[in-house]
Amino acid sequence: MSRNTVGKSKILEIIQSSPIALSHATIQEQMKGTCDRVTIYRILERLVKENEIHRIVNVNGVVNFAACKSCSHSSHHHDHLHFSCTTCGELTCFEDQSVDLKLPSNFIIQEYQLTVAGLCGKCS
Amino acid sequence: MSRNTVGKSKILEIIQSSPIALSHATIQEQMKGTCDRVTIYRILERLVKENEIHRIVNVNGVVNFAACKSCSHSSHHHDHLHFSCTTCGELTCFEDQSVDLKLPSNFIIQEYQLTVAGLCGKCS
DNA sequence: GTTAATTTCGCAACACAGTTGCATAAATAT
DNA sequence: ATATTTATGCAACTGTGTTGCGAAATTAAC
Repeated sequence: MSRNTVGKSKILEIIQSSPIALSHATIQEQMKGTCDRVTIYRILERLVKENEIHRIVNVNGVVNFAACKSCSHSSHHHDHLHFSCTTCGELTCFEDQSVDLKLPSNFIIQEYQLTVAGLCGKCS
Repeated sequence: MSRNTVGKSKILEIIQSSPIALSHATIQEQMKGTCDRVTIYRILERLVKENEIHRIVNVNGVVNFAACKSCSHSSHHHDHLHFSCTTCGELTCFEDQSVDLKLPSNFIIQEYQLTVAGLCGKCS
């Protein structure tokens, strides 16, 4: 079983108290040297596996993490939309926006990555 | 103005004759040492700017390139869906699948990145 | 409570995608 | 034919993410 360490709790708290998705680099900054770079990667990996957070690939290719709000631990649906601001870089989740897709029946969907980039409310 | 060089023509041809989107690494392979790594990056950049191809960030964070089929040189709409196969790695464009999004009015959309990952028709 | 088994951590080193600077080469304009 | 502009190749670098391994910390067993 996965253990609850100081680093893990702190990282989860940082992500949960953030209104936007955070990158590894940003989290590392907020950890202020408490944790090793690699440890942060591994903790994030664990938190994803335990369904505490979900990973979103930003339009710049960098992975961001956000807390799973509307997901219970059993049912996960990360098919919602993300908005990435090209000015301030903030990645926002629109958990109410789910998209219905009509793919050929032999295509099996495992993971969603629905992101739109542009200017967010603050920057427009 | 941008020039039409041997490398540029060859790369455009590789992308246009491919049914799936290609990464820099794959294109470099197909160029068989004709072109420097960096030159390929720069040619791809030029082709994107000239609206010959468009870039899609795959779920693994790697940028892929596909020819602009249904886009004229004046009107671009890259709001269509992409499917990334987790087994064979192929990135397919669904140019007929456009998604309607309902964002707050103060959000200005500049770029789309709508990708779904899973098993493609061949791998399912 | 002490010891053994697991898990996590930190460090070093690595892999890979992508970028920048600069001198040279090639293509276009004069 | 020469000057100007653009493109290329090479080297070096940045940033994100990964792997291996010994040490430290945590949990389980005795």
